[in-house]
Amino acid sequence: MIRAIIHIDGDAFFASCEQARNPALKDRPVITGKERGIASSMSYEAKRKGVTRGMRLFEIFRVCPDAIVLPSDYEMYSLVSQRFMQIVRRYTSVVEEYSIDECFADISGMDTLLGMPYEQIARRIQSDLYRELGCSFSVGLAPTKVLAKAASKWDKPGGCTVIIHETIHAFLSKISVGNIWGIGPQTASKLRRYGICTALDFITMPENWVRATFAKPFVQLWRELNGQAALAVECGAKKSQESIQKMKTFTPPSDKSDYVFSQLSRNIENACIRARRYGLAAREATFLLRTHDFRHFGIRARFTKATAFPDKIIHVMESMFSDIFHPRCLYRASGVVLSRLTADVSSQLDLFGDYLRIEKMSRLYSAVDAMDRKFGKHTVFAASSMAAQREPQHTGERAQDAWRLKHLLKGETQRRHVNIPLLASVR
DNA sequence: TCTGGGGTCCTAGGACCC
DNA sequence: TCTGGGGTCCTAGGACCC
Repeated sequence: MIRAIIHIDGDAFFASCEQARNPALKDRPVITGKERGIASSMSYEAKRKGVTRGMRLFEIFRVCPDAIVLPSDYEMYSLVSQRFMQIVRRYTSVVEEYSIDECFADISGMDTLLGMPYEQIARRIQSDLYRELGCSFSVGLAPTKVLAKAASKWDKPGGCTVIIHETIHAFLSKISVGNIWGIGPQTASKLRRYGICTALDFITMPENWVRATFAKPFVQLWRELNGQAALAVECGAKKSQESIQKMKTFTPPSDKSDYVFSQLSRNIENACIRARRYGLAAREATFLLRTHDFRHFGIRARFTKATAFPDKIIHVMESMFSDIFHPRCLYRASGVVLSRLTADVSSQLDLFGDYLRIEKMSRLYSAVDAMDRKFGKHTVFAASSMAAQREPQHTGERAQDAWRLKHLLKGETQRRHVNIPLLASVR
């Protein structure tokens, strides 16, 4: 049986959700990402006026004075996403939720079951989605995932592109290799050195050559592009999260050890906040520094007990800091990755060990989390993060303003910073 | 396209052990 | 005594994705 895979991709998904929720925004240039001060998703009306991803607010208004910039509402988007997946599942149970606005579905054999050709099924799903969600989606139908993904990308927004075995070559002759899913800038330029420019150039190379020249994933890619199934539509339950990462660029770049340290310290606090929210604790943390010229330095630490408490992790980081920080070097970003995540700290208690201390820290951080919920993020923070907290936070500030406004309107008191030096006060 | 933030997966190469 | 070959496990970092 010939496989039929469809890839469905939301068109300007976040902006589109906003337009669906508020019909007054239809046909208007809508942009989301206000809380970060940069465009994260923009409607096609905004794209036509020249708004691009990552564009700053002032620039957005310069190219598009009537722009409507909204803060992202991830909860709403994920609700729409859930309904999106439900609608696709009405046609097949083999659905892979690839991201919030994309999925793959294997509809092989459904043509006889539903009594209509594959293309009609694809178009039916697409029109169901538009009718029920008010959002437009682009669809690709092909014998493999990689081809289906290329097909959905071909005609955006609202297209439905079909590739069958006989049309693979004609289609791929129009696509440059760098635009294929899984081929990034590095591989694209390597391919170009061999004179391979289009996806067709790539698939007409002998398989043995690909095997000898590239890593395994590219052999799979080559087969998929040739219409041979190498990747299955994974419809199993989502894997649990494997890592939590917090990265932050600071401007201007700095060579000051104290300042870079405080940036790292704040990242650790942020990562721990997220871990606690998910009820997770980390057995491992990697500390990263990115230099002004984009070199990276990282070091990994292993903990004897899983933790989601920043004081402990900051303490470990302090002892390793000199291994990654080089004086007279300019840094532009720092980050932390928490990995080897396990469920909640409370299950990790020793029989005797640190029971009292952990108990105390749990209560302390429950209180910290509660205050953050009530008064905004970082109402209480570690003394070691002080320098990073004090700087003007252009991205956070707007959210804080919004918060202040909201609460002032409700007649509540304005947020006050309560700076408790955690490292000093809790031992 | 000179670069924001949050993820996953793969691999080369070192350590260690027959 | 100086040296073969091979397996496994781990880690740092690269590459890619949305």
